[in-house]
Amino acid sequence: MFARIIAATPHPNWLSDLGMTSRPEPLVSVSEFTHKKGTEIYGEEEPAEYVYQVKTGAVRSYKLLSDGRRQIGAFHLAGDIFGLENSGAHRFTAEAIVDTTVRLIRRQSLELVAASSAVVSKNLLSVTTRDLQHAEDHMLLLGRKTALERVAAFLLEMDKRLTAAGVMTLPMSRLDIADYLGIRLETVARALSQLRGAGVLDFIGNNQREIVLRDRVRLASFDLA
Amino acid sequence: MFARIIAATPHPNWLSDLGMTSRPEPLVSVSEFTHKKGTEIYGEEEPAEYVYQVKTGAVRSYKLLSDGRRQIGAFHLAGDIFGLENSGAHRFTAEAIVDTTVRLIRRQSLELVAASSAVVSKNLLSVTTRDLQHAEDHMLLLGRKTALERVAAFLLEMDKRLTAAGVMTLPMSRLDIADYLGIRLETVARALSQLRGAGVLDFIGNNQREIVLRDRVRLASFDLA
DNA sequence: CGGGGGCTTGAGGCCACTCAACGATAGTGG
DNA sequence: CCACTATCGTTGAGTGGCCTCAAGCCCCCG
Repeated sequence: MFARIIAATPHPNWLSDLGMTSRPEPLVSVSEFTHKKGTEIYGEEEPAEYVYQVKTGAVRSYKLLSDGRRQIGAFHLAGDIFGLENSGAHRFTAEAIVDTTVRLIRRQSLELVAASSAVVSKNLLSVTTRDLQHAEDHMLLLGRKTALERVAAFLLEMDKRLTAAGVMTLPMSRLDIADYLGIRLETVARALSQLRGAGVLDFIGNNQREIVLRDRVRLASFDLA
Repeated sequence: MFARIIAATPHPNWLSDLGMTSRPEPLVSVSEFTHKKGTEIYGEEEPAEYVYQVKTGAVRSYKLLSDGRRQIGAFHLAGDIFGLENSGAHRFTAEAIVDTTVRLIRRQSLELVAASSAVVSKNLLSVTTRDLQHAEDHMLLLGRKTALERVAAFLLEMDKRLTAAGVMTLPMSRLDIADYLGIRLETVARALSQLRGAGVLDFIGNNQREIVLRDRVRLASFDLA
């Protein structure tokens, strides 16, 4: 599965994200791997051998119903850690949305370090808590918000995470957004058109995935606290 | 707030749930408190001073939108631990659904023990992971399932958790169920009627909260894997 | 016995879904 | 370089599942 290991040099960022800042950790080796657009990184129910961090690119984590309905639980962007499982198996399928390079580390070696380092185990809890918090907020969105509110919330979330130079470049398709927000892709398109018509945002150039937010305050008023 | 501390004797179950089985733990003291039906245990955004476990009764955890829409994230039944926050503040409001007795422990003292005990900190992670898993499954339900599927899934979940002698006694109202499933209470009632008409379940006596499942297999076929 | 809360059921309306057509863009191969 | 094709996004028209509003029942409780 991990046929080509692009690089096997330990990466400081990875370690610092888990709280192992100063000392060199001989037990932990970090590798890198690049997944092509649209390919699976791991599948739901698969044994969780690795923990991942996005170096470049974007990843979607989702669950499927037996008839094909899909719910995306999270998008993972540069810097995000994903695939961290306490039980032994992955609970989502993870796919590269675009060509994506990930850092990876054996779950086993991470647990080994965590067992002896209070700092590391505390950071594992911290990462899990962040995921939990996001899931809890998303339950509120999925259970109680209107389509327009969902799209507005999505734009604000992405704005915080990937806006550079005033422009937000979405890596994911309308279908991905729809399956994240629990609505249909046509509904996403209609909501975006409505927000564009209201002067809240604009598309840049000929690519519909480049968005500039003209009025974040008014956009926020379409969502609710 | 905790005016009457009913009992201050450490309870073995609480400790064992967090992995402190054998040794006496002088740092941790467990108290009990009883909340009357409908009263708040803690509010969203409040500093998290205690961690709780349901001894008897039932609790709902929910978030509100500013216009009053409510999303219940979880029901906590006998034995369940809730209110465990890694950050310092509660992310839900918790209310007693019926008269409820909880065991409680200071968050601070728990963290103190966790810092020195790998077993305890591992169990904190384990509890958090269980919550995360539930939230992830619930996102799929809220984002992608039909009303009938949601109610079927709810009945199967509750069946696992509180069926005694073939009868399931729901502590929560139709409105609570609706706000848990992201639908309206009328829709819950209609789905239950439909399932009753299909012979999958029956109400017992004159109380509509006592339900007996006549055909779990067929009920499961209304939900989806 | 009157009042209120919880539940069910009916009738009508609306928001999001379904189905469909169309335009634009990127990638492919002749 | 230019069809050719596939993919993605937008928009329109009509449908339907769930929501809204309302009435009525049952049971508990004062």
